[in-house]
Amino acid sequence: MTDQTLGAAHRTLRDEVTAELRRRILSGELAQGERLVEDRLAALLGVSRNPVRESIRVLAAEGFVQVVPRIGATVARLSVEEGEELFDVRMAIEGLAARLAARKRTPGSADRLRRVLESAKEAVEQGRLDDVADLNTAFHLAVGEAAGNSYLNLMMTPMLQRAQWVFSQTAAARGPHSWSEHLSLYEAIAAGDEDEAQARAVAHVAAARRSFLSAVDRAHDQPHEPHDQPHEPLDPAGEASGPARHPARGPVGPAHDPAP
Amino acid sequence: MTDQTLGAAHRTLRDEVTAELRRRILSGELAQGERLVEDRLAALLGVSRNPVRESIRVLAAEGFVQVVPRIGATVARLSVEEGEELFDVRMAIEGLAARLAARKRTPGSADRLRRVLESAKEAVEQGRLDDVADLNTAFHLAVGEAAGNSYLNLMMTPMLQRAQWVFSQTAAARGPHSWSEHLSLYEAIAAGDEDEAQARAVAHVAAARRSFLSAVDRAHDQPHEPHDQPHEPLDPAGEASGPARHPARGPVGPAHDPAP
DNA sequence: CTTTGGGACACTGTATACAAAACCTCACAG
DNA sequence: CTGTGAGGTTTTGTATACAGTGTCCCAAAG
Repeated sequence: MTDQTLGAAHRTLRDEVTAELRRRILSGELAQGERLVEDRLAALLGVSRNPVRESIRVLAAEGFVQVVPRIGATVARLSVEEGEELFDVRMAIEGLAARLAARKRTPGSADRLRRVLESAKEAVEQGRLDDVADLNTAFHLAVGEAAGNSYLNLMMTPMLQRAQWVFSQTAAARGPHSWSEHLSLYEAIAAGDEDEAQARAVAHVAAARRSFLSAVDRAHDQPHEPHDQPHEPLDPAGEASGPARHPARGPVGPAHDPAP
Repeated sequence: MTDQTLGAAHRTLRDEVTAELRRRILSGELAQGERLVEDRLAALLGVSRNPVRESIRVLAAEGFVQVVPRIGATVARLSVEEGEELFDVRMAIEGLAARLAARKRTPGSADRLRRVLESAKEAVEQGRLDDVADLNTAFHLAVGEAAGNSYLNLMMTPMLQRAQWVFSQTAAARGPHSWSEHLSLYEAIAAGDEDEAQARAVAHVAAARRSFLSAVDRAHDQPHEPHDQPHEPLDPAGEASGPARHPARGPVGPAHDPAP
């Protein structure tokens, strides 16, 4: 229910803006901590402020944006700790999803899983990396749908998008392991083996966690004292945070062109 | 992060409206499936449409409201199936929360849990039923906070509110069992016994599920053939759904006074 | 009596306008 | 040189206005 539009009968500006902002956050075009000025976004996307404001509320509820009243909205910051925390939640949720998917499997749901897997395989072979990431998320989401639990799905969609964000922000790639793990999870689900499905889903997420952690370690293998800082930022490019004492109200003058 | 206002430094109308609408939904003042007409709500609460609209987006992301573009927003409907589904998710999430709370317990977090328990005990003894429900939710939420996982908490807040909604809509009360189960969960957490804490949290939710199911059965112990209807409504009062073929656009004339 | 078409109404989607708060700059005093 | 306060600008919060779409009612034809 990502865009709150069920039938997608009519595509509203707010839904398009929400999707676009989310895309830019996931892709890193909008960096962590970056200020989201309503006027600027509205002008940038060619709409008025209202759709932008409503989008920001949705993204805040999903955890991609942080809103402070009277101050403004910023792209959320991902600390290493928060990145790691997500994996605990994923193991619980996706383990449940896999178990239920195995329990309630139908020919239709199994088909859909297989189709996503095949699309992902194609994308891997053709080297379309962005699509691989999207299809990875799509597979996990398809497991959630196969579980046939509407509230579970309501939670999983933003959770998986956040997971994708964590990975893209870490430059942590998951190589070919991910593929075979997906395949084996699919097989357990298709076989209706609940315990095995849950175990494989949990193992898969645990493996993803290891990839994440090693990517983080690799990133800053500076002398790293056992980090005293309560929240170590998880950033792809050098943060660029100049003086700016608050959430970062941008420079007043030019107001655009963040990197000369 | 329920109201997206972290420090609550400034209380915006949108936050107040969100809280008020959520309260009315949980209390049943706004019934399942009831139309949420922006103009009417705005007039009712003495604000303009904008805060109302933004609130509706937030409540939709939390799953309390369903939005169909160009048609309008309605209070979500809770089928018995959806009510039951929630318990599966809760067992996974709250089991994890209890485990983490036990692992990361501190004197401070244990204190807070105990304080909530004592407040709840008082409320029970004084027969303040609404407060009991709120404090019940507060205890579960406090376990989540003790777990020290920010994303887990982001999910738990709406989840627990939804759980409270399910119970209030079912007239399913949990009696004194709930209290002792909370106490025993607290003890496992305070003792730092992860396995036991998780087990007790899961058992507690499972017990809640049984209360829910028996309340549902009790409610309509009509001859109930093994319900063929895909979604059996979960409603407190008789649904009142007259003809109205769509989400229920109210009578055009008087425009208020839903129940003559 | 049922069905179909037109017109009126209600509501949402979007844009614009105004008020208030917060921030930044800069000057001035210590 | 550093702290502090006033003024102006930016930006959010809220309200109002307008356009388009969907729905309902009712009349007229079959």
